[in-house]
Amino acid sequence: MASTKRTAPHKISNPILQHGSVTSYDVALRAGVSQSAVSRCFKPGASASSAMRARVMKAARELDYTPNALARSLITRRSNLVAVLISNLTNLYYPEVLSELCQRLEKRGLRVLLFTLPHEGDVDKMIAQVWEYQVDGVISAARLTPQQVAEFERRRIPFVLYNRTLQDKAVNAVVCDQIGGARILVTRLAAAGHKRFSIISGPRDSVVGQERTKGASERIAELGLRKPVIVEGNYDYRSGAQGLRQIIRQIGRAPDAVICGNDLMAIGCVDVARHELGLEVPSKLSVVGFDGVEPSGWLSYDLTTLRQPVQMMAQAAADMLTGLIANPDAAPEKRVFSAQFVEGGTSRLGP
Amino acid sequence: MASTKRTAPHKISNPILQHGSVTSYDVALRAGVSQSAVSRCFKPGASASSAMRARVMKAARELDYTPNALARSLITRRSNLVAVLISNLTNLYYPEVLSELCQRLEKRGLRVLLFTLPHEGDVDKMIAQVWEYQVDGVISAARLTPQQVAEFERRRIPFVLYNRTLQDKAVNAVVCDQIGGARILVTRLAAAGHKRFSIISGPRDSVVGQERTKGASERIAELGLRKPVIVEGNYDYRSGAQGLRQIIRQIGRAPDAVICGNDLMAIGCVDVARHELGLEVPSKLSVVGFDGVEPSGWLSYDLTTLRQPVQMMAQAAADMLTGLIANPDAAPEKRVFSAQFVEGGTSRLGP
DNA sequence: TACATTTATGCATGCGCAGTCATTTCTTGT
DNA sequence: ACAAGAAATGACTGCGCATGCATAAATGTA
Repeated sequence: MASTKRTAPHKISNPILQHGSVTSYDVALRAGVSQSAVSRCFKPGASASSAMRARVMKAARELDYTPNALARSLITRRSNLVAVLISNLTNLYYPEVLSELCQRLEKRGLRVLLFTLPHEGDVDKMIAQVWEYQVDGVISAARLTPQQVAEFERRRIPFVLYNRTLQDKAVNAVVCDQIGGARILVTRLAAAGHKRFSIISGPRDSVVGQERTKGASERIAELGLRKPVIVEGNYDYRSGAQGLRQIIRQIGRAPDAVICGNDLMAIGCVDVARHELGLEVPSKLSVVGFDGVEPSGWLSYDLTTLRQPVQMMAQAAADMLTGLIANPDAAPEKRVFSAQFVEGGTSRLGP
Repeated sequence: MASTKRTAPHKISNPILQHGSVTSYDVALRAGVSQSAVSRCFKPGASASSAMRARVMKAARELDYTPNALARSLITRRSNLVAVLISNLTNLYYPEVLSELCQRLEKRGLRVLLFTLPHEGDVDKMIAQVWEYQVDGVISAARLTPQQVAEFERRRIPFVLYNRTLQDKAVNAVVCDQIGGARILVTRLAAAGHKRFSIISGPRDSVVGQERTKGASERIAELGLRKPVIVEGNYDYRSGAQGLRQIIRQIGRAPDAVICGNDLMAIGCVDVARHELGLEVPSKLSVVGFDGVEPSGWLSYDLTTLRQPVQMMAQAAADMLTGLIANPDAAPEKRVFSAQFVEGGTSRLGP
């Protein structure tokens, strides 16, 4: 029946797809060539006559053949899969990052395997899945323990941290200069006459949040201004709102300016000031944020903020990862971007 | 050297990981058992003595063995991969959906392979990648052509459409009753005395948008009110803002109420009314939206909207897909959820 | 025309694992 | 104590594909 003798007694293929199991053997059979030939026809740059290539492609089309990326990966040891780790997509900042990353990686032929890390729950178990799928690399925009990062290294899997670094270890990372940004914010506000600052910080375990708080506090101290009241938020709208209430309760009046750990909290802060406390923003209270998420530009807010160059950063992360995949032994690199100061209408700024 | 005779002359494994290539053979060797035994130890419910299981697990731990999901998939014909197709993550509504889907699917042991479809660009080529990765199923929250959907069927790949259906074909889908929701909006607004309606619709190729517009228009007609002016938006903030300007230019004055195809446009509409046109909302103009995204609840907006039960819908989609994977021949099912009317402060509603 | 190169093609093999089958070992009941 | 059944284990095969190697065909050179 089958003309070519084959080691594997492959079932005669049926043009009606079942289980999507049209293999390169089937195509080879139909085109009257060897399986290797089919494989080569699907590999750009492989040596194959145009006549054969045409015959093979025709057969492939007729049979609706699709190469099996999983089987291919088994041989080539390249899955073209990249794990993207993200904490919580509800943060508003991350969807933008994810979207950019996805686009950039796709352009390089890499697919995104998404891991949304739950705040509770076993993160390690999730990460184990990353290994199982033989991803070629990892981009993490999630909070990871140093142990977890060390695991990446031990497994020699290229990885890039997004907006995160480790203090005691050199890792590949794309970050934004939070400290510098925070200093600019304070400098500008102080120059415009703000004296009493408060801070609604990010959660304790957020390095980015720590840096923002640190940068702001330092600059405030440098300028000889009173030490700011700091309350802790968790990056969402509600905690920004709650943060302002707490500050006012704590110091008995409104500060001149509130520096919020991100835009979402700044928005919550503005809203509660205007709509609950009757505190005019910016005339009675200046509010600033970080990130430059889309809503920060909405007319109702027009937030003064530090916009992160998300597109450039995503591009850089994708570039860096592809570079690492090509050359895993490259020395760790940290690319630091500067945030862009956006003069919005939620703060009184000098001329 | 190697005590057990094996077909494959497997290289003696090295405890220092390279290429993450510790295989079940290595574990078997170390534990003094067969490779099959190792395989079985990693399969829950397989027959293995607890003594062996312990030895194997110990060896596996010592070698940092991780099963290769790709190789496993080759045999089992189950990749545990689900393709999630999403149009644009910047829509604000989709990140929430994606996040929920991801969580639910993960709970069922399924991994998410993310496909963000570019508006321009070759969607078909992207979808081809879906097949290559042998995904067990597809959830699509993206605009697909009927041909593309037909391709899913032809390949017999379980798929669930999220917030989308096909007119002429029964498909598995999780949707929200847009028409009913739109009718409620109009009914309530009309009852409160609104007479002249305008609509900022979704883009022409959005079925959801069409339905919302249709439901609203029909109800307006039924109530004997004047035919609404309809301008087309594309679901983003800017087009909501632009939409209102266009409406007012077109009819020379403000309508009583603007029904926006989604919350983002409604927010743009509110902002432009309040901050650019000096039109008080809701006293001079009522604005309503659809979706119930997070910012719709912010104090600055407090939007009147129809909240989609995203969590329930995501849960339903995940359930449906796992059901389909287990039993691919199940008859197509459409699960229709009702949106929840949220009485916000952007519209004058009766008592 | 003969020979050296280059190019094209097929054969065979194995990536890492799961599952089938045969064989061995351990339980039980009487 | 011994047979009959149950449980545990190992040898072997193949999932679908890419690739090294050998061979055949095509092309170039003297």
